[in-house]
Amino acid sequence: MNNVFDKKYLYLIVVSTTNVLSIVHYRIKPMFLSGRKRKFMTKKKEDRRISRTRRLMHEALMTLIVEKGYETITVQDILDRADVGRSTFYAHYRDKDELLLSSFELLRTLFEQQQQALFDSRRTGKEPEVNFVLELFRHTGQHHKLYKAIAGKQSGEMILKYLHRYLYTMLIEPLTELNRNKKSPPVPIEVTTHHLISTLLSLMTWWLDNKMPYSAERMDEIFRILTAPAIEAAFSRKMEKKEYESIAGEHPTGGVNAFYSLFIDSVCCPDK
Amino acid sequence: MNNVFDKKYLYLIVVSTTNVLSIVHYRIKPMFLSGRKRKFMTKKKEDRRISRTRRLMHEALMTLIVEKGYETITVQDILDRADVGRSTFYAHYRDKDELLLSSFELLRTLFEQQQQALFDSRRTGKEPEVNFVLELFRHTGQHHKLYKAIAGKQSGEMILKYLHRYLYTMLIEPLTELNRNKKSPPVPIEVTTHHLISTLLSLMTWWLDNKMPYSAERMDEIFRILTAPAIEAAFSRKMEKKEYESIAGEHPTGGVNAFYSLFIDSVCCPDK
DNA sequence: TTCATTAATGAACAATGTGTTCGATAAAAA
DNA sequence: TTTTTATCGAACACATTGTTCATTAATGAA
Repeated sequence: MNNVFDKKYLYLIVVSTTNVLSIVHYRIKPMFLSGRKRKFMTKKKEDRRISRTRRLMHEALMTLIVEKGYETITVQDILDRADVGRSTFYAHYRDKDELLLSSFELLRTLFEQQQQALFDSRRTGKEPEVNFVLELFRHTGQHHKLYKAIAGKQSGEMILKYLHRYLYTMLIEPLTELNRNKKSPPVPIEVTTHHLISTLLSLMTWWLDNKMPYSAERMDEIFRILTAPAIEAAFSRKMEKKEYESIAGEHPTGGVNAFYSLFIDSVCCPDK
Repeated sequence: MNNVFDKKYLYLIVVSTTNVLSIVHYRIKPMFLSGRKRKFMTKKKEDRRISRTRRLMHEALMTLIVEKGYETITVQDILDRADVGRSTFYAHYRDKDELLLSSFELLRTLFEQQQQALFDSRRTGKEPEVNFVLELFRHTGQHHKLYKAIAGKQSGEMILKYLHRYLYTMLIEPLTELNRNKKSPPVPIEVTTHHLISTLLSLMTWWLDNKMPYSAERMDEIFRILTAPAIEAAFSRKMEKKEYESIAGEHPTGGVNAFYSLFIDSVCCPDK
């Protein structure tokens, strides 16, 4: 704590041979900070001002996304809405994208915690039945304004990519695991995984961009019809409907709707 | 022709009560031009300078896309490469995007002509067998540099959307037609069409982004395995392989590789 | 409460990019 | 040749980004 190299500010004392000329309070540029601290300081509580500022900017971004779409938002918009100084913004995030990703990182952490809790609870209680695709469509329908803003036509490529990557890393491992003891599938597992996620996201954006002409239940059904063969391909055999459902509802995908729940309900939904 | 309202320039004669003070050669702003002309002037040959300038800018854009990706290109880059004045650029296109789309519009016209020729030739000769998906993958593989630049990870969302829209309008009509006399399919035909195209494009980008680990033939096979059920769904019944192929190779999709041929070979390929 | 440390402020600044304007010049078409 | 049109190019206004730094205020630890 008293290590000089952990300080973020220092005093420069300017002297001549006879006098102290001045004392300057100087902020050390972040690039010169060691940075090792972060690992050991997870438990140290954050400065109130920091969390307050970050929360304000986060909220501002979310409401602005709904209002005018991510792409057209300028940093200045965020500053005005959050009522935060320009230099403050850049003290926290390199740019607009980093702010957005930071929000998602936050949510990911929350989601993983929730998922862990769910996973733990299964060991004692009975298995919860969750059809995550259906729940995802339902939730999207209920909060289509925000979803459309972040995943619709004119915005959100970045978020879609992020989601894609995220779902991929979540799915690839268990799917590979399930496939381990079987003969090599007709379609490589990575391709199947990629395809499943692409299909889900493309159905979702189609739905949003076309004013949601079908119910969430119907969309879920459509998803099943269109992807059943991909899943067959992944597992080298036909699957009974029940079996498919058990996979779709299983860990770790089962909690993805929880991810969206967190995103929508507790963090940023302005039309509620 | 002698209609004053067709002129693009006019002379302003500035006078006082006693003198002619000056004569100004004034260019009428495009927004005030009637614009009706275009329809009737398709046959009128274009000013050499116009086609030359457009060609230069078009070529500049294409080589730059390969070099550094669409997103990072500035208008100035294009001007430098094409050796064209700034105001000239804006006299032709509103912005960078419009230039890009204009290239595609141009290609679409060429493609449609070629398609028409192909269609006509069928009436007399025998049916050509074309598997457009396979040809597409092959061509992509051969010219992956350009394809990756325009459709890969870090760029080309816009082009993918354009391609999507384009393929959609090409496919939706014949697919609907094929479905007319059958009972209503389990999946709406618009959704199926959208899904087929999404799958093709997402497989394509995956392939490009992952250094093309499989052969074009394999990718074509994968595409079939993954989408066979979607096509089943569209036609409410199982399809024999032969039947599927005949649809995939049929008008109007059969010529899509020609579209890519034109794009790659005759217009813009710098690494050839 | 005190005080060392740290965060926020805000105005100024450089840098980059966009799209427009207009007089002058050159090229094309009639 | 004459009329019409396209190009040039430099200047301009404007928007946006990201940085800098002296000043002020908040925070938390002792």
